[in-house]
Amino acid sequence: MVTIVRELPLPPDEHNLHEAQIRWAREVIVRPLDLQKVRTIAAADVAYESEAGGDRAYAAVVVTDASGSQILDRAIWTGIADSPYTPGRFALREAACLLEAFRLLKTIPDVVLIEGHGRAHPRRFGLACVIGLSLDLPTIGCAKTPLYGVISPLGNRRGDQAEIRDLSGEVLGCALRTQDGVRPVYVSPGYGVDVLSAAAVVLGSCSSYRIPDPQRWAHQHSVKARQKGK
DNA sequence: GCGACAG
DNA sequence: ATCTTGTCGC
Repeated sequence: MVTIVRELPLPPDEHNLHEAQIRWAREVIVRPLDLQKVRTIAAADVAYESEAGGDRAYAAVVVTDASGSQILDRAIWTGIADSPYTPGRFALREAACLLEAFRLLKTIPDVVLIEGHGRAHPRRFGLACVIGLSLDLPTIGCAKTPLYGVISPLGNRRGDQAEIRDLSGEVLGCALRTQDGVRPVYVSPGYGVDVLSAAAVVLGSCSSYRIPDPQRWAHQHSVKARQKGK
């Protein structure tokens, strides 16, 4: 059992927002997603380059088929990330860049995979929630390391899941083994999905790597964009 | 003072 | 995230 509970400190003016977000999250974020109707999956990632007055950001979004194997659409946006990265405030740095990239897309995906957490966040409101609310699309947070919560014991076979709960026992997401004997990823609803749907989408788009194929595509595109920009 | 800290 | 080569293994 892994327990990671970090109540990240907040400036006074953010506390009211905190309560509102938690209340809203319980009512709106979590709902099942009709997997039969998922025909396309989007994923987004940003690569950075140090620069004075903010980092240059290369935001990439790809849209794939339901299996994650075929790229159907893509978009690259280059600009400046003015906020530094701070744990718990990842969205402050990355959300604006990602949304610009989504704006360039010619396709509207059925569901979106986001690098980072959704509800499994100290304020139940990670980057995946911000993106989902902004786009009004179902979003899933899929992170490579845990940030917040109590994680149940996890089996070591592909498809095994372990709930991530907060201290009151509420389920926020799950650790998901995407390949036999490989470190899990940490899945949590961003907006308009529940934990089970989210895990199903993630597992279904992992061909033979730990990370879902769409997220791998997005990462590769953002890095290549940075190479060209140099 | 020291460690922890999505990407 | 980013800085970075080769190398051990399936």
